[in-house]
Amino acid sequence: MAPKKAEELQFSIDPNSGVPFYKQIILQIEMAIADRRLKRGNQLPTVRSLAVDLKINPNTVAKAYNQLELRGIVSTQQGTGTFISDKEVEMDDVEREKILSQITRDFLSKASSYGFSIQEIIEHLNELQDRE
Amino acid sequence: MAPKKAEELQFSIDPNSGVPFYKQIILQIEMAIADRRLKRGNQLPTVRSLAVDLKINPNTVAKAYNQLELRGIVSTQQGTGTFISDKEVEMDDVEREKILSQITRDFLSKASSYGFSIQEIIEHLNELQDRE
DNA sequence: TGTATTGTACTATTGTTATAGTACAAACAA
DNA sequence: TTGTTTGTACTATAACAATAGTACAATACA
Repeated sequence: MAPKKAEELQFSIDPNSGVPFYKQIILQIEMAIADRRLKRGNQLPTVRSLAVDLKINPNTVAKAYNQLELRGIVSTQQGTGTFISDKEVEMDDVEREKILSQITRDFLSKASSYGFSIQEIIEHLNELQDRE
Repeated sequence: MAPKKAEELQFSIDPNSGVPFYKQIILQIEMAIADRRLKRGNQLPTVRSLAVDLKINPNTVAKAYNQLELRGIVSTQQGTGTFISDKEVEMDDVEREKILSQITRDFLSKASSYGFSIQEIIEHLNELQDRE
């Protein structure tokens, strides 16, 4: 267990992006897990405190947390808080490769609709990784 | 005049991004103009054909075109079509980078929910590129 | 035991987005 | 001329997103 607070995380909301607030929150939590800023057992901000922080409605934060819980990414205990759970994804290597190819193809075609080349994307990803 | 068709352009819609369809279309057109894939006089797809292509409602495409016309970026002649006008579309590197970041984050969070690491994704992309 | 904190569950309201469907108007071509 | 293609305009509907407000339930702590 690592019931550490995750207060060092800085959430932010862009009201002009067109992306729903609750999805922006989900995205930021997913990204934080992906690059290890959030680990198993870490506690997320309370719905009320994050709502105050982002100047949005507590219901909106709760909606984000609920969706993450449905997907098994966090677990919540009423009266205690919401915590990162340890979701294990089980897949055989063939299936994994297939899925990676599929979502990568989708991503590349989307990126090219905006005029981004695969070189540009690789550079961008490398930069992201070097920033650790 | 350059009344060329702009059929080589591949538009795409991501229904899961949270970004409204009409805004996705607007952004893709703006970026195509900014990096000269679309030039003055080029004809955009008709509202009906693009709607069929993207499997969305013609009204949604029309909404995107209308907003672009309000901003002077395209001009429409009823019975003829919608064309790129000669208004400058500014897209500095910062803005472009921001957009690349957003769609990349989208992709990474999806990938990480399947258990893929950034490292793995970069390797996969490198393989794809070497295969050219 | 209280008391504060946490998540949950409603209702109601507002604005945006996307859809279906219909009809009309302007340009063009045969 | 007639018919096709183009964009436009409108109504109505449904779903979603975010808000305010209120109340309740479970936990932790002093």
